[in-house]
Amino acid sequence: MTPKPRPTYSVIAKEAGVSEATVSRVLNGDDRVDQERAAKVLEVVERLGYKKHRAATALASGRTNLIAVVIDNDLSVFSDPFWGTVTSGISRVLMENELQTLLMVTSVSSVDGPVAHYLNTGEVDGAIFFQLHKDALVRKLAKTGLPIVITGSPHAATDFVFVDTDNFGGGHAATKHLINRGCKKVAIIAGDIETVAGHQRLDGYHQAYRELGRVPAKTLTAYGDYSYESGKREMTRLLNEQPDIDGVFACNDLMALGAIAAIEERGLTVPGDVAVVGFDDSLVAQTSRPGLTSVRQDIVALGEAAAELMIAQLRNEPVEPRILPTELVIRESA
Amino acid sequence: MTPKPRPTYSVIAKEAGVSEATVSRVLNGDDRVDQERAAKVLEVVERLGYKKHRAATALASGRTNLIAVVIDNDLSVFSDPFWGTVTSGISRVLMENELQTLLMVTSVSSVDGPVAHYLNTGEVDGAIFFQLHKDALVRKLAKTGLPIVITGSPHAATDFVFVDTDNFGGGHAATKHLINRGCKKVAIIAGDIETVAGHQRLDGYHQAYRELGRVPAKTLTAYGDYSYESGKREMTRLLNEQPDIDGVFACNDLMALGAIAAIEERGLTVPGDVAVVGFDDSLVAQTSRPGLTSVRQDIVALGEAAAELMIAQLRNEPVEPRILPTELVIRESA
DNA sequence: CTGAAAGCGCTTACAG
DNA sequence: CTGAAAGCGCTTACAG
Repeated sequence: MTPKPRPTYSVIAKEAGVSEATVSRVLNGDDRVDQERAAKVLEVVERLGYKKHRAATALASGRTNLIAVVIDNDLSVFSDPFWGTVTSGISRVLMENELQTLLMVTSVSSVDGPVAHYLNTGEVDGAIFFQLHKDALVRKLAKTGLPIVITGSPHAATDFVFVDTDNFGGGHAATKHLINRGCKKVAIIAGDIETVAGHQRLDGYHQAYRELGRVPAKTLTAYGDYSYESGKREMTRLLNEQPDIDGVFACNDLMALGAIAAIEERGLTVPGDVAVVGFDDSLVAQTSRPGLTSVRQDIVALGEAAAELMIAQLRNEPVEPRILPTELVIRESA
Repeated sequence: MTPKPRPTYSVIAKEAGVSEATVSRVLNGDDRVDQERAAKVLEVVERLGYKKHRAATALASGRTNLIAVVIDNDLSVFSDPFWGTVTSGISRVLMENELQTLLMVTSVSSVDGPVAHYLNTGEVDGAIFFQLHKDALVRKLAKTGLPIVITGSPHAATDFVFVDTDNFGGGHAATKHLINRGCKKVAIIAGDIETVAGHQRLDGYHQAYRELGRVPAKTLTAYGDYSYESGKREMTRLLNEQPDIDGVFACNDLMALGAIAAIEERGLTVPGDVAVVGFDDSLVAQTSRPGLTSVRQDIVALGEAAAELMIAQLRNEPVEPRILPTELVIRESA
């Protein structure tokens, strides 16, 4: 009923007829070990199904093989599938590289909280953060030399390593698509402009207009909060004020569905009277009727990229921020 | 630029004028320490912001304070928000209890794979599994005495500790609701009957009929695979064969939406001609039109319960499986 | 290329 | 109630 005692170096060393130091060298890929003895050690290791004891290794080496994935409680962790999806991508890649994922769902706000302390003191080899409303903690950690990757673009210009979706390109493509299909007056329902992602999607919208030598009227920009209700509310308002709007780019799918509801309630049709494009290509985009044309981001790839950048840092390889491309998925709504 | 050196027992002991053994006792809540000396130690610990070194603690004590959350790669980890939501609930509760979450997204199929070995050798204090198509690995681990919690009911009658949603009750409530609103012929689009959850929802449907002293015709039971397409396909078939069906319980929201699409394509209305109830109360249920009446399960609570059962086991407290209640959320579709 | 030995930072009998 | 000491299972200069 008790766990079978696991073998240790002392056992391996004895069986292989070498010292524990040699076992250690073999297992750590130190090349100055005699081929034959190394082979013998590996044979024993294999036969006994030996795996290093994590705590002992960590204590002796100072490396933990643990990467923290820090998710802010304030984020919509509980409702938004995004975080879970990214995290599973991260975890899979880390595991493939003998690293493990320590998941921390907690408040990131305080610079001196338990998480701060925890990450600050060599308990993990690196930390991957989601988003960054307040980056004081991350700044502080970065100063200690802890390898860090941000998922989502950091606020200002920084030298943080980050991965993000090409929000600008996505916003641009969405708007361009509406213009190309003949829309004369394209509105946007922006999300939280305080976030980099929200801002970039709006910028993409502007850029698409700019390429036509035009500037969209300020009144064509509405501000929602990524909820269905806000999309519906803002679309209703937009149409009240400007009934000739014939296209709208909503900065996420939920707002897009809200917008469609508002449009149809008014007796107008989608895409006949008003074409609608969303962002995320989430499940709701695929199952709504009319099917929602939406900007797809590869969320799993985002997690994988984050893990890869972390691994590169641990290897002291040069790392560049990574912006992943989006893809416009065309359905019925535009 | 390097992490500031963290204090150790030796520092604390010196500052507090006691031995390291005493520091250890104080920090581990050993009550046979002089009040004043204990207070002094705690003061120093507080002042220095001291936290125990995880690896050292683990190596010396044999306890890791790490709980593995094992998610099978085969599961729809990447598309289904369910797992991420449960996991964040687990993680939060564990953190509040000084435990940490080691996330393992991997293949659980092999009894001898790396995960098996890993969990088998004292690297974690416990493991929380999701679902259980093949429970050979879990059985083996349980034999070693590793505390285990299953999220989702295990296949057969076992003594595994598990938490699950009341799938039977949910299926019963959904069907009952359809009957109560006057439906004469209620069909069911079941999900994967191989899973306990799928089977229980179907059982709940039967029970609701049984309470009326009736037995639903076999032909009223269709089998989908939880996808939108399967819901649409099966609903179309059901209506072809039995045009007088006036109610349907789809065992998840996606199939329910598919069913609605099939019904409307036929020129019928929801709920006028056919009332529809789904299961999950997911985002798509809230944003679809007509709004989908659906059985809500509290997914965060599921994670929290799993964590609580794990903690109880670690404390050697008696634990009972936990079945969480569902709630029927009524919208337009039924 | 190899081994003996010290050390990583805790915990825990043991003796008092 | 308290401390000295051994030990957890590895890694890593150091000396050869």
